[in-house]
Amino acid sequence: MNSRWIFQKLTPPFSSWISSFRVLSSAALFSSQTPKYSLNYAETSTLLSVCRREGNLRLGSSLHASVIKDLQLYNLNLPYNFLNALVVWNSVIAMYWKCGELGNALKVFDDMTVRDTISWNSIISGFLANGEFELGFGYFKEMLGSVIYRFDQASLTAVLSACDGIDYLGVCKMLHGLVTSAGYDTEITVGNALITSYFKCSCFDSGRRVFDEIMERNVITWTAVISGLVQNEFYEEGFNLFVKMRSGLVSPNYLTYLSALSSCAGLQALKEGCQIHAIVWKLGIQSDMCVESALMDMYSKCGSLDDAWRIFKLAQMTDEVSMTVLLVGFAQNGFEDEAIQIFVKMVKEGIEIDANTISAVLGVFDTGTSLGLGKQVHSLVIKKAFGANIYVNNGLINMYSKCGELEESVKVFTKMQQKNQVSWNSIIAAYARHGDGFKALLLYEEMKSQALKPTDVTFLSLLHACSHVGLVHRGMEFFDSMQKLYRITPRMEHYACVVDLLGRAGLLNEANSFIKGLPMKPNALVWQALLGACGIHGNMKMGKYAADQLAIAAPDSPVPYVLMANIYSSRGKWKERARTIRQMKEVGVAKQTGISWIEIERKIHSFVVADQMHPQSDAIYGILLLLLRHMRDEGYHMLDKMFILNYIEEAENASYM
DNA sequence: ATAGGGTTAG
Repeated sequence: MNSRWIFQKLTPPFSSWISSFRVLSSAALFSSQTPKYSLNYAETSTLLSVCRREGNLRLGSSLHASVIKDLQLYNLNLPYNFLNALVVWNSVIAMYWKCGELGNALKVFDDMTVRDTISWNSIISGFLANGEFELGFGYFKEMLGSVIYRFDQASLTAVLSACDGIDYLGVCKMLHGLVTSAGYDTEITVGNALITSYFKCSCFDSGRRVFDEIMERNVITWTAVISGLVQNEFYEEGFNLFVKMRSGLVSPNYLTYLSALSSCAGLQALKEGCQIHAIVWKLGIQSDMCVESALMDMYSKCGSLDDAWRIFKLAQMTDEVSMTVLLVGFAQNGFEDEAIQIFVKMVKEGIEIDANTISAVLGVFDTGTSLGLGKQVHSLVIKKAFGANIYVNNGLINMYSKCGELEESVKVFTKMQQKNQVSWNSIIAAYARHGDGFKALLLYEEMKSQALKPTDVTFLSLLHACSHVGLVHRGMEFFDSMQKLYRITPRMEHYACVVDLLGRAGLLNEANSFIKGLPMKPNALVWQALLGACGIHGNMKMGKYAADQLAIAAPDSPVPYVLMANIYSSRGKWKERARTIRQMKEVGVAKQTGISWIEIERKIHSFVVADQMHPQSDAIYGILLLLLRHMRDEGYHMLDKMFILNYIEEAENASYM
């Protein structure tokens, strides 16, 4: 084979065709057998770059073969051809590494008698882009030590963009020093790469500082810093810079708008999000798939699920990303079943299921979601080899823990090679949720010994754990160290946890004065915690107070009435109970019917109170009564004694017995 | 040199 056959249908001069090759697919050039024309250097390297872009190894390697052959024919090793030959060899190297053929790329590089900076940059990028970091950085070092070859801005951006993750922070800093000492700090591409790398290495301050001190900013500089901030959850800072950018001379581009939409999603800034929607509409890019997903995400995170749904319905194309956005949108807006349905639909329709989709659907699982389905998702994880993905594993820990399989959670956690704070938070919460508060605290100690800093969520789990094993003192110590040692400002959720901690332990007065001392107005969560504690300890007086406060803080909630009614009935105050129920109906707050269910052989059986709909209803009630009699006979009187005795009495008089 | 979606408590 040689390259000439490719051009049978084309007319010379080829040079004029070169620009059209850039848009032509190489496959379109793949037809003839009759060799007519010979390719010059420029044509060869252009075609090679088309192959590189398309990953067309087949055509690329035959071009390589023809180059070798032409070298013999035309004696390209002659000195005056050297630069041209160099360009061709560099193109061959680049073509090979883009096709993943590092071995071939390296062989060409090694065989070259003369190389230039581009050859070195190409082989370095090749290794780095294919995950061979040691080799890539190794060749870069060799280049640094060379007296013949000089690195340039492209070498620097190549190694900088490989600095991805905290492990590379040291390298990144070293390169920053090199940039300055070699005088490349005025080079805009280098500055942009530095910003991006610092953000990828979680060194946000340095990234921001490079941005602040950079001489010249183009749209990429702005977008790099905005997206860096947004991807690391500094939504407000990112959005503010976007606003600042719009009042300056550099116009945002399509990628800037994507990041700006992400910031609105993170800030739940619906109004600002709508404004950006208007801008992208005006620019005519509102139907771009990425823009659509970003818009959907913004709307659903701002609570406007309807708008997200409308965009999805009207979209010409949807893919796994937009469906995942919708899935999370459903889940976070209270439509868990619909979220699961989207996942099922994706699997059935053969839509690509990636690690993001898996972790998203795992997040939908809650107490009562079918464990069987969870196991199916787990088997998909194994089948798709997502076992090393930290988000997926964290999702599995939570799924199993919420579905009641603590041991499975522990198994996933133990097997994880890489653990982050979320992994530890999840396993601590899993033990707390299953009542093993001591083990949860033990794991916290272990987490600290791994040099992982606890987060605000860690403390929620710890307080929860302490609360359930009655470790009031320990819990208060955590609450203290959270603020003093870790500089975490407590959120309302933390306050509610402390109230729960004190209240459950019977320290209702302490809980109440804790609430009085709060630096902000307590919300419904806090009052509900106090009311719940009053329920446990049967304190009607403070319970009434908490219930009244809760009814003010959450006027649409049935909870104050229901919990208060329960307190009354546990104390045998039937009249007060009836009055509370009547009051609830008068206020018009709907109490959601409690449903319990059980999954037996892939079928879910659900029950509401006094349900007689099940085909085996009689038999079920028979067993229930049997159990209750056992409880009564064994003197079980810890909880809701009156309910049980009442129920047995009623049942024994009822017609179906 | 910039690129849409994912996990934690209640």
